[in-house]
Amino acid sequence: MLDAKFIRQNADLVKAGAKKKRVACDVDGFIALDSERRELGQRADELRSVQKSAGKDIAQASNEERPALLEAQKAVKTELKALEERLGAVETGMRDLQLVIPNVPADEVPEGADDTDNVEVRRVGEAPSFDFEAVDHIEIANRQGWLDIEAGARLAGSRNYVLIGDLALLEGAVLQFAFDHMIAKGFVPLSVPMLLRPEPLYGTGYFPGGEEQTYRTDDRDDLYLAGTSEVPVTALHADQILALEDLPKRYVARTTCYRREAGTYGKDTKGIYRVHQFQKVEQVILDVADEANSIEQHHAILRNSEEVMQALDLPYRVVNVCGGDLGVPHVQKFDIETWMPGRDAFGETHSASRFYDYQARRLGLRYRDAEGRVQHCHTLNNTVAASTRMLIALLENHKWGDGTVRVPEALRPYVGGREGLGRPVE
RNA sequence: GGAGGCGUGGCAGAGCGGCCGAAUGCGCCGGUUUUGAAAACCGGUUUGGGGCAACUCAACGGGGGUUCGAAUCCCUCCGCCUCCGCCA
Repeated sequence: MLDAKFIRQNADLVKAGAKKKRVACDVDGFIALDSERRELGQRADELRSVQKSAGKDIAQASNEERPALLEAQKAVKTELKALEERLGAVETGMRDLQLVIPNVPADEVPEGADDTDNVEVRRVGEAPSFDFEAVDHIEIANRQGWLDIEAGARLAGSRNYVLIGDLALLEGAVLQFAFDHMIAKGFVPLSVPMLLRPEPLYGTGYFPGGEEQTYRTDDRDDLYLAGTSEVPVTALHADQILALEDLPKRYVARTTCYRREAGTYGKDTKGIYRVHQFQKVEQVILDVADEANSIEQHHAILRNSEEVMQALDLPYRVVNVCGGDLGVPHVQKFDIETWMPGRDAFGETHSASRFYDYQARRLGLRYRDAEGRVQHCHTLNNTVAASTRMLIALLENHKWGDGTVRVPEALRPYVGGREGLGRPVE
């Protein structure tokens, strides 16, 4: 969330940012509550001060004077209690409004309502041309007996799948390659829980708002299945004050991800493009509160993932995500969209996000700067590889006419040195 | 799942319902001393809100209650530890 003082002093900027993001929120209402809060707070402070010193007098008073003092204290107590009740209500109201006031998008974020307004930054690699029948990942996988979507549905409902044989192998290969790539860059590998308490989801900005997209256990546990390891990893140091020399924290996590995909009926129903469960390698950076540094880190995490795509010979483009397609906590986001011949289009495979201190403030994630002041960290994250969409891209871009699939050189060590997967068909 | 114990500042560890935002030790920062370092000695060292400031208020796992007054008493939730049971 944004700092209350910042909102107060930059109301127009905050409103313009919300408008650019197409987010409805009540900035004026928040500011009104904030000023009421300060007024009530000051009065309450005074009353408590009176109560405190009067209490000390009572302790030392003689038996004759004590009843009168007690009587006066009761009046203070009554007034204070009423005041605190109002203050509590005001603070709750503020909190509710503050949680949905979005972060201010960067000037470089394009205007626009949805993903069709995202702006292409660059294209890398050539879309392959085939001199044989163009088939999509479903067809390729089915010919090799690699994919069973019906079995996925029987086991777990729609948007589930079973990978079999070489495709299951390829999934492991691409994830391990991505993991190793980040570890070689000095990122610390993590294995983290994905069944989470609500706090990390609020802290990273998924809640409020994302509840419908998130699986929840029943009220015996009140835990949530996160859609990305960004949530537990960014929240790893919540409520801590890190030492300056511990920053930046650079983490890479490999986890399963769970998404309800509510409200997407009929969208991307074929194949494994939009599914409830997949595997993902994610990079997360926690660093000092310095905008220029954050921008630099943003480019670095984008570059890390582009290196993976280039090593896998996959054609992609980078888009600058427009205001209307940005999330509440984001300052700016670059997506990598990978060419998917079966869709005859680019499909989103990566999201590189920069938040400044928006998540850190919600999380209580802080550090002590060189002057000894406590500051909120800046946070960033990017996908390194998400299993299902990478598999689509690998199958569809690297297919051969005989039904087999080429393994890019970088992945060969992970599949026992093989250059191709599957056996020739027809 | 059953029984019991415990949650205090970076760590360890005191704390009678008012004199406790909190003893003491360690650590850390600054100073004295020293050629330099160590040791010793002196001083400083939680976080958050409000205020230009002096300053003030809040917080002793979270929430609620009792009381004129709660770190201290009661309830509840969360977490940790020990023992028993069950299980990957």
